[in-house]
Amino acid sequence: MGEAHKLKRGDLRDALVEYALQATRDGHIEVMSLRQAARDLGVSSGAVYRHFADKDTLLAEIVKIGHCVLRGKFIAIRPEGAIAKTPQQAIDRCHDFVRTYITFAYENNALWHMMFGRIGMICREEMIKNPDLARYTPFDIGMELCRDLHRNGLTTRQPDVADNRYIWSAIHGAADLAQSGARMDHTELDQIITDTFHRNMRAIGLDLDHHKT
Amino acid sequence: MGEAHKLKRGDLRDALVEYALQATRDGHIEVMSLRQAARDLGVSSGAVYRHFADKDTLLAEIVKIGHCVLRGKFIAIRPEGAIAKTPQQAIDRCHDFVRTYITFAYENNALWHMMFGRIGMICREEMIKNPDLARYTPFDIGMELCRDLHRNGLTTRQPDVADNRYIWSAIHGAADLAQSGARMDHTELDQIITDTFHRNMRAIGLDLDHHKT
DNA sequence: ACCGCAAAGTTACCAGTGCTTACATACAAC
DNA sequence: GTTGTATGTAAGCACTGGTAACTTTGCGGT
Repeated sequence: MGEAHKLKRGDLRDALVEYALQATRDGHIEVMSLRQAARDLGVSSGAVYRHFADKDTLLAEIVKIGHCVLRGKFIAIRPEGAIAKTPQQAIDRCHDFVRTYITFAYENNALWHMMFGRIGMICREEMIKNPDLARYTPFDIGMELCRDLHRNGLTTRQPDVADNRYIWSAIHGAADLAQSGARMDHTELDQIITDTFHRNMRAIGLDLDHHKT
Repeated sequence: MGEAHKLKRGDLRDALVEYALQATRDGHIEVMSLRQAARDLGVSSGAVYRHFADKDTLLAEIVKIGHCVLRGKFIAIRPEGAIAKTPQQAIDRCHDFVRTYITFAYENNALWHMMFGRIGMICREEMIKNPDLARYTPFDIGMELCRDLHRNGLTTRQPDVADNRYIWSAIHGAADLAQSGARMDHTELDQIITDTFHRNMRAIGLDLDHHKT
């Protein structure tokens, strides 16, 4: 609880973010108080407001980090401009995408709720204003993954945003249910991931029974 | 704000629920305080705890009502045992189901978040224990709607729970995005509803281009 | 080396919250 | 009527988010 090494002047902001991230990992972010955080960090309660206008601003920071982390995972799967070189790679990346999304929701329950809840709305606006984040969004990446399938001759039709929106919904819904529904073990989770993936492929006209996955 | 007619002894519980429901409709449920509620209802703050163990219990009540209302809409669409009599009716009901779910999320933003957020978990357990609510759940209704399609000769394959889970995810995801994403008008909403519906039908092997909707 | 000054942190305070406890009251059953 | 339970009250506790006025710290310019 009590942070051992007293932190140097000016390090409070980062320490607060790290504290909140830990609270998120521990699942009690929703009941975290700024005063307790200040106490644990060995600092007065007023000091917090030198770095964050209010509590929501700190929480928004956490949500933003969450989105960035997830986005980073997606970019690792399909870097910008890195068109899939083989049909198998295109397919594997789609599978990875689904796995990453659903697993993230499953493993970061509390953060997930914040990202798509009230706090999430706060950052949405400022995220689309950030030119670094506005380009090549997770939604864009999903779009590119669909196009990669077509580029590799796996689908006959050019995918459009309605295609992407639908399979995105299926993934998002599966992620939300995997995390909010009755507790499930990893094998069941894996099954949902693979099933969602296969059906999404079929939804854009790619029957994977003809390929190996 | 201030409730005009003083409420009779014993009416506080219902008044509190109604107050919270109104706060939900007005979208400020997340910042509602029990003390303010008591003040507005012309009652002392301690009285609240004669009827609800704590704040979460009251909120859980609201969430439960939300689930019941939504469930009621679903049952109205497909009453228990009421197998669709014609292929067209089976299809229409599926469309109604999707429309109801997504519209509900869109119109009840705050309630939606509560239903699938922290508070939602609290009632989940007690809802599955209630024998009235445990039977013929919304998920079951979705399942029956799929079976109705098959019963009316619209699909060749008997639907299973994996089918239902997938289309459920697609609906749930679309609902969540329709409500959490950038604001959209009713025509755009309608488009998402119809698109989700059509693609779900196709996902279980029913191409609606061969029927009129 | 000194000064100035802005950033960072402190103390003290306000208003408000959830919740508990001890007490007062209404009301129905006996 | 008396009694007992359900209901409501008053006062208080521990805590919260947030603000304002105050010190301290440490860095850049002369």
